Amino acid sequence: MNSLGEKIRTIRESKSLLLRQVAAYLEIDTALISKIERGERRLTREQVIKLAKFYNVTEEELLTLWLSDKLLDTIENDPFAMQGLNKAKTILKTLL
Amino acid sequence: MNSLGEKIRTIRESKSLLLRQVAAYLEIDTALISKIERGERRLTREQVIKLAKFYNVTEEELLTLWLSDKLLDTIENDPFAMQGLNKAKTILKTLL
DNA sequence: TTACATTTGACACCTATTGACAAATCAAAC
DNA sequence: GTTTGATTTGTCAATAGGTGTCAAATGTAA
Repeated sequence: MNSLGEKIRTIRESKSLLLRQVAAYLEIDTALISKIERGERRLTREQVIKLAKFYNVTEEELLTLWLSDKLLDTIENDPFAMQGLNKAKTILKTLL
Repeated sequence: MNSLGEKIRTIRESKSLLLRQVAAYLEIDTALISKIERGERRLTREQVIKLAKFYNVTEEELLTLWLSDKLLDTIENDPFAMQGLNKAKTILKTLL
């Protein structure tokens, strides 16, 4: 699952920015942002926040996708993925 | 968050089993199962399955708690935790 | 071709996880 | 109150995973 990668590629292309330019802004290698957009690697939380500024979208929009990707990575193809998600949600509610 | 640890401690105590006995069954050090029950460490997926057999409960019951703990670890105290969970759930539904 | 953008693969470095082991603490029985 | 066994704590080793670089390969358009 790579919702964030697809999203940031779409945004970058809509702004006609090069990987090189985004990489420079994030101060990472161009190869890395390429891998990130294709889902081979993940951004750090701080990089997501930086990108939100750069692309002028809300942190919430990108961080929500970033978290969702991480969660889906965690439960991969587990047959009890949905039960685990529901249980986590129930517990999280009690913590808020 | 340590739902599984609390659950397996409760089950173990209800059966009057010693940490030593559970550790022997799982073929790990007693200190490790102690830490696991108190949430300092995590079981591997295979160990959860073994424990379900040993304790005669369903794999689903323990694996759901195990996944939930992992998910809650992943999102920690993120302000967008709930949004991320909801997005992950939405995406997971489309995959089933 | 040439020039530039992107992708791929290999590797280094750092952090997190899983485990063992030894020592410390706790709890009951004696 | 000492002894015995259970549990916990702290430290270290081995391994796995994540983040990054670099060089080479591939794609693309003039």
